[in-house]
Amino acid sequence: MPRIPAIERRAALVHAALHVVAERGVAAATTRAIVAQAGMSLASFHYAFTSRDELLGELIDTALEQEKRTLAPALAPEFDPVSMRDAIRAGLEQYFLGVKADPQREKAMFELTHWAMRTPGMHALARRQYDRYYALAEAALDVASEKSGASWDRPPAHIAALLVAITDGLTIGWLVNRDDAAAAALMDFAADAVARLAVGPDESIAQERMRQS
Amino acid sequence: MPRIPAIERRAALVHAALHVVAERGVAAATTRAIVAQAGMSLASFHYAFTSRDELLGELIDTALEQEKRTLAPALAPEFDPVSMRDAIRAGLEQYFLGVKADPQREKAMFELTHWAMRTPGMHALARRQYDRYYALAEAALDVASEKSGASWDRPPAHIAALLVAITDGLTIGWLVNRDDAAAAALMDFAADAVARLAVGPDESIAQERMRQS
DNA sequence: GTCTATAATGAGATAGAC
DNA sequence: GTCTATCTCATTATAGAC
Repeated sequence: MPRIPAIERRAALVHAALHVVAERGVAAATTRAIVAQAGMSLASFHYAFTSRDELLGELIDTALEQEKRTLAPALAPEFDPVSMRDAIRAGLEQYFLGVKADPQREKAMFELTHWAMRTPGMHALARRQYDRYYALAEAALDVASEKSGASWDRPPAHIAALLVAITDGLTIGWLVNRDDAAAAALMDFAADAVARLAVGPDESIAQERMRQS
Repeated sequence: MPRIPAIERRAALVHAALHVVAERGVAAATTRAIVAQAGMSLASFHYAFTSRDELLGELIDTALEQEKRTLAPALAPEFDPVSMRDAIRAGLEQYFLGVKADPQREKAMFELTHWAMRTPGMHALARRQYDRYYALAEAALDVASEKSGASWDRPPAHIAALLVAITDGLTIGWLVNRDDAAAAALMDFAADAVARLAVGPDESIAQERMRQS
């Protein structure tokens, strides 16, 4: 076998691990399964990484990058001024299409979160994972804000946290039941509810009425 | 050791397994760890269960029963007519107190769901788990409906699904970040948003205004 | 740097004495 | 019915030849 720089070997192993974890779960992602997927020998693994845990740690960051790329279309402001409600609903739809396109990867992300929470010294990884989710949601909210011309009645970071919680619940529920109609209903509800937290062109009138009642 | 009926031995093993899974996770719940916790020999395990998977299957049902008992206080209609929003908020608070009281158990429930989804022939268990969550949420909504005198603008089962998704998201977020303030903000938001789906004494006026706008 | 071979450990499950 | 002892297999990790 050719000589491969350690850095590339690490990347290849992480890539292979991502595939195994998504396909068969964290528990099945043994060093053997990973090197088999990567077409390497077992010893090469321990040349590139000191332990399986070290690889799984890196895996979370890599998987997040991949998820981010998947979500990119949702952040692209390709169409124009629209209501806040519709902008959020469209963002959720885009997210959900990503989930449907690769349910295994989504399952894997949850499993990795739980693995990190359970593994000594790895809890911080779970936090960083969610920090990035929040940042991603906040970016999406910014886009929605620009599209609709409305802004928020509270810190966008707070709303981002709501959005992440809703998408998590949406995702788990769909993974368990595969009920597209229920998912759509939840997204409609979430879009309505979150949009009510906006103030601006479209929503100010309704907001004002609510406040007076 | 005394003779113990197989049925009791099964119960004891499930109980021990629940402890191990909550404390150290599904992956650490080996047959050895479980029998050690139960104070039995390894052979006794395979006398009572044909496999580890069979036990984990039973475990989900038992854990659900336990969760249900924990939630009972939230369903007890101990105080009186109040707004739908406050009834829901109180129910969420009660649920959240349960999560804070035993975070490990909550983590375990998620891990068991994911285990069931990954294990051949066990996916149906995950569905049943969520069916019970939905039923539990629906019962809670009934209580809220009675307390407030309001009713719903759509099938309670649909609203129950929303509520479960929200509590799932709430729970994961809190397990990762342990941010009580963020959890409270999410519960406030959820209570407001869900209460808007009610029609009746308190909400009919606001509902009517929304419809006209 | 990379490989084969193997050490060391722990897993689920079982045989067979009592 | 219950136990000890063991089987068989898979795991992470490493030693040492090349």
